[in-house]
Amino acid sequence: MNNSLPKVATPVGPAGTASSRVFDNLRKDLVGGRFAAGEKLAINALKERYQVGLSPLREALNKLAAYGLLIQENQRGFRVPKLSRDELDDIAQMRLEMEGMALVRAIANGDSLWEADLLAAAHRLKRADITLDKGEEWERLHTQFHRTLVAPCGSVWLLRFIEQLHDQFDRYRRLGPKMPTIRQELDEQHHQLVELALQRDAKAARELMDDHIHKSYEVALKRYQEHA
Amino acid sequence: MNNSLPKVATPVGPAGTASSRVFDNLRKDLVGGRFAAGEKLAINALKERYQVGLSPLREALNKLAAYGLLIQENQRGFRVPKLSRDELDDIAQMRLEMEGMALVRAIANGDSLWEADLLAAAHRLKRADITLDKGEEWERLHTQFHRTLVAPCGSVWLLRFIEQLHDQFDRYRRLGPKMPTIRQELDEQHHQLVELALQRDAKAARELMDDHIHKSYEVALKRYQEHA
DNA sequence: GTTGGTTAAAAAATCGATTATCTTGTCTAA
DNA sequence: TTAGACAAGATAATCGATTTTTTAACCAAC
Repeated sequence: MNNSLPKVATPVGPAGTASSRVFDNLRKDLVGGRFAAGEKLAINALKERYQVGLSPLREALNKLAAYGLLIQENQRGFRVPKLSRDELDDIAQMRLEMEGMALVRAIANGDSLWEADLLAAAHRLKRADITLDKGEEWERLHTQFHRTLVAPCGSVWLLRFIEQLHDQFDRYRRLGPKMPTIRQELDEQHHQLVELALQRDAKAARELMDDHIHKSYEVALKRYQEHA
Repeated sequence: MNNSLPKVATPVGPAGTASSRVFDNLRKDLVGGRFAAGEKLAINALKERYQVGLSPLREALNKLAAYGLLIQENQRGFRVPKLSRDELDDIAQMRLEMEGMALVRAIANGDSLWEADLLAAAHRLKRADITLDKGEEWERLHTQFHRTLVAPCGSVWLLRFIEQLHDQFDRYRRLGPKMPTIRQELDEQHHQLVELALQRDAKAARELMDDHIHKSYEVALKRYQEHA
């Protein structure tokens, strides 16, 4: 019937442009703490590291600066933003407000497809937990879980801001090594959040979300303080 | 004493790099509706228009895309985001939540310097009102007034989000010609907001802010609907 | 020992040209 | 008539080299 199937657009394999590729990689590396806070980025070194030319690299850096993962200073390049207790507090506070709001709305709007996605996301996350594969893959699934949780909140802008705050928050959370005890507690909460969401108990869910963010904040704060 | 004063750094006259200059100009033009919604930007035309080379132009476009004033599609350039009723509703709703929150916090934190700034900003805005100079200058002062109002809210990220939402909102608000009647009412509210802020009446101020945003929303909506 | 000025090296920003990709119009074959 | 193939032109993305600005090092003068 079809020995060749040329209709398909493109498998979107290597993912678009050099600029978007280096943007994704740099973003991961910045959130994951692969660069020191306050560090000035040496553009030539980055060119090597990500194997791209100057133009796409600079375009990616500009985007990251607008996104808030880099500081751009006219005529003196790009640097990684410093970390500070005040900013961590700010970010955590904003997460409380915005994710709480988003969760309540998501519970009001989410359909049964959402319920299925949520269960799936939680399951995948638990799987990665058990496998003790707590590296990049766990991070990806964790992000995806929280994204799914608030996805049907109905506000594109709210989701956008939440994503941005997550990236910022994770710069602190991922400073140190894993903390198994508290980590397990947090993992528990993911499942409880799913349950409350399925029961459409917005009030309880929001309270749990507050607690979840607060516990995460304490982890992040401890790591920040121990960060030397 | 000083026939020449070479010590001063730079008067910051032409404002930094070509990239930052074109970013500022493009941002103004996008918020001011100088480009049609949905329009695909012809990069070569922009090069002419802003008198810059390709590299700084592309860097500015990339920043604006990350900021949300442009849509970037891999391999097919940049386009102006479409306008939609749903998005306008979203933006207005988010402004309600976030500026309300910010105002309450600003009233709790603001010091007497803030009070002075606020009075000054309101005065300058009224001046521009009276002069009937309701062009770019009025827009600038209006933005500045709202910025001042929430400035001491204590959250860098909240301020950042609010600014972004204002830019988005203004794309709708500035679609049509001025509407003197409602405009006067809105101008009134600016002064009432200052009064309530000085009295530290957070509750009343927030309610007024809600009303202010809601009235602005109705203006923006009408213009969007009449926009043909 | 600090201040001020000069210059060499480094880095950032920009330009001009090249390469890759998409778009459009035309043509052919079913 | 229409779907697909193809070619030509337009546009986007990228590269390599140049220009501009900052940074660092050095020296002189107070």
